Amino acid sequence: MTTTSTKRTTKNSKRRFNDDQVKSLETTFEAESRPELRLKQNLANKLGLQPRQVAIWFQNKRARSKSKQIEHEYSMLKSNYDRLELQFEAMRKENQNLLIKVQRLRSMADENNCEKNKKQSLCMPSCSDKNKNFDYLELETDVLNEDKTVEGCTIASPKNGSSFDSCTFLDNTGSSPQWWGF
DNA sequence: TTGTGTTTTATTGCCTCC
DNA sequence: GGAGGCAATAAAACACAA
Repeated sequence: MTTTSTKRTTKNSKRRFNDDQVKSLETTFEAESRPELRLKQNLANKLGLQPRQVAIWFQNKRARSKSKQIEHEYSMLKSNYDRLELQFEAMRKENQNLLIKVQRLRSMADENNCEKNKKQSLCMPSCSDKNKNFDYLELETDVLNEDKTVEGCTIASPKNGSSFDSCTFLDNTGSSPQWWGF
């Protein structure tokens, strides 16, 4: 085994650990990421390194490991977010289509009612007639037009504008910085 | 070969724990 | 107060395209 770190050829020279050293350090790290002093000293003796070097290697390794873990967690969260975003968009479109259907049915019913009233010499329906015939439609559209609050996020209905999401978490318009864009 | 980006080793300064 | 950990950073070593 070639020891690269114990002899310094020039001032502040830095040598990478050889494959055997790294392999041994990696193996130990897998078993114990924060080894106690005695283990680090034994490892240093075995590998021909200074205990300080071994300690620093574990410190750096923990930092690298943590950063990789964060990267992994980020990609998981991102894919979950993307999936939810697609689901949300599909539901939003479905909701829009249903609202359009409700509007059409309502218009048809209005026309139908008008025809009936024409036969009775009254083009405009009376309030009582209207209530009698369309209560169910109004109830349905009221339900659809209500603003929804889901986990603190207001889902605005079309009557209040075209935006369905007032929550910045779901804002993907590009006008606000993406939370993952670091 | 060289410029540039990435990885690895090492240092520094601060914080926490005993 | 000393030991050890962590974050930030420096700097050497390495990889690689042009």
